[in-house]
Parts: sequence; C-alpha cells; structure tokens
Amino acid sequence: MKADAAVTALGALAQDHRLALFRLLVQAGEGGLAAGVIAEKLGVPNSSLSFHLAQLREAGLVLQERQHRSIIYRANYPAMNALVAYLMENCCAGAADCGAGAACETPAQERKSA
Amino acid sequence: MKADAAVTALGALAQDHRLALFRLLVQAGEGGLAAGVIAEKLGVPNSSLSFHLAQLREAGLVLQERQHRSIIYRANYPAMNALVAYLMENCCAGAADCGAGAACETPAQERKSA
DNA sequence: TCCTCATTTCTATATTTATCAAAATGACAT
DNA sequence: ATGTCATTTTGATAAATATAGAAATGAGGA
Repeated sequence: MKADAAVTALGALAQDHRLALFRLLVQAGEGGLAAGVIAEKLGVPNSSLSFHLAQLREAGLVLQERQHRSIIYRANYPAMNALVAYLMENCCAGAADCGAGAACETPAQERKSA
Repeated sequence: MKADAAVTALGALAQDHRLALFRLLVQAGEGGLAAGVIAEKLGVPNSSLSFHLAQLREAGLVLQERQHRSIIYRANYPAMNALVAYLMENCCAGAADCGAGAACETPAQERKSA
C-alpha cells in the first residue's frame, strides 16, 4: 500500500458519519446494505449519505453493486486489512519482544497468544 | 473506545506528514525520537512539525517526554491497537467464517492461522 | 411507453484544516 | 544570571471538506 492511498483511506474514515457507516458495513458482513437502509439507520439525508459513500468508495474501502432497484454497499475487507497492516508495518523495527509482547498487537492476536 | 475519539485519531493519521511521522515512531519502538530528529527526517519546518505532533498527541496516538533539552516522542501502541480493534469490532456480526477466513484478519493473524 | 422509486449530482454556504515565518517559551550549561 | 539551543505558540492566509435542498439520472414495474 502506498502512503497517499493510506492517507485517503484514513481521511475517509475520519468523519463521524462515515466511520459509523463503515463499521455498520463491517458488521453487516458480505451481504452488505442498501444505500437507503444506511441513510435511515444513520439519520442522514440521502444527498449527504451519497457524498459520504462516494468518499469511502473512492478510498477503496467499500464496494458497490446494483441489486434490483437498490444499490448495495459492502465493506472491502482486504482493503481494511491492508490499511491496518500499513499502519503497523515493521513495528518496533521487528524487535522480538514487539509482535509477541504488548506493543504491536491487535486484540484478536492477544487472544491467540494468551 | 468512543466514536469521536476514533474520529479524532483517524483524522490525526489522515495527513501525509502525520502518517509518515506516526509510522516512523511505530517503527522506532519504545525508545522514541526527538522532535528535531523527526523534523529533519521528514523535511518539514519545525513549526509545522510541532503542529502535527500536537494533533497526534491530542488524539492520544503519541506520548511525549522531556529528556535533557530534547522532547522525545513515541508511539502509543495501546491506543493504536484500540483504534484498530474499534474499526474491526464485531466484524461480520461474529460469523464463524469471518475471523478465521479472508475477511477480518490482519496479515499477522493470517500468518498464525495459515 | 410512462410512471415511480432509489440514488446521485448540482449548487451554494459554512466550517475545518494546513502552512510557515517570526516571536515567545523553557531548560540546561557556564 | 546570561546565553543558547530545542521546541512551541502566534498570526495571517490558503486550501480542503461538510452540509442539505432541489434537480437530474437511471433501472424496473405496470
């Protein structure tokens, strides 16, 4: 992942409606959600939501697909994982007590190594 | 972690100088780096760097500590981990084929489960 | 074809953010 | 105490981003 792609992705997430929206899609899973459903859940006007969805889509964090009359959005999990990996890349310069210790570890990893 | 803390943290990272700076500190490890050293490495004027360091500090992503004449900055690893965890929280609504599959997994996790 | 529904684009305004020179601060050494 | 070095604050300007109503698009159903 390149630096400016990461900046774009982080900027897309750095807004309350968009962060809530992205987490909603992350939790919704591969099935995704229709734009209208999201707008209703978040209490945001359609035009605003469309703007935010476009930001996330341009950042590569969500994917869209038409289904009948609705447009379904879903989280782009590989993009999310790549962003997190970029953030933690070469953590502690690869010191042994880093990945396995308290520093560069997600909660999921902690569970596994505990 | 609360939503607005996450937005603040993501916003702090959503800027090219700050992202480079944070990654520099993540890779530097617990020893950290002095403000002046960072400014030189990134080629940013001191006043600009100070602005960006303050953003990261207010977002809770970096910690500062005076050492002799310099001020040493280092990454706040638990804050970083909490942010990532918040992003991935309850991924795929906890479906069994999610955490262990292709979806909600960091590269580090992939290595372990492969 | 024509109508209707879901979503996006347009438009204009308000808010937030980035930049960096210059001045101010604050700690250490002598 | 005084000088000096490292860093932060100030201040003024430029640029990017958020908001939402109204109009436009575009796919399906009757």
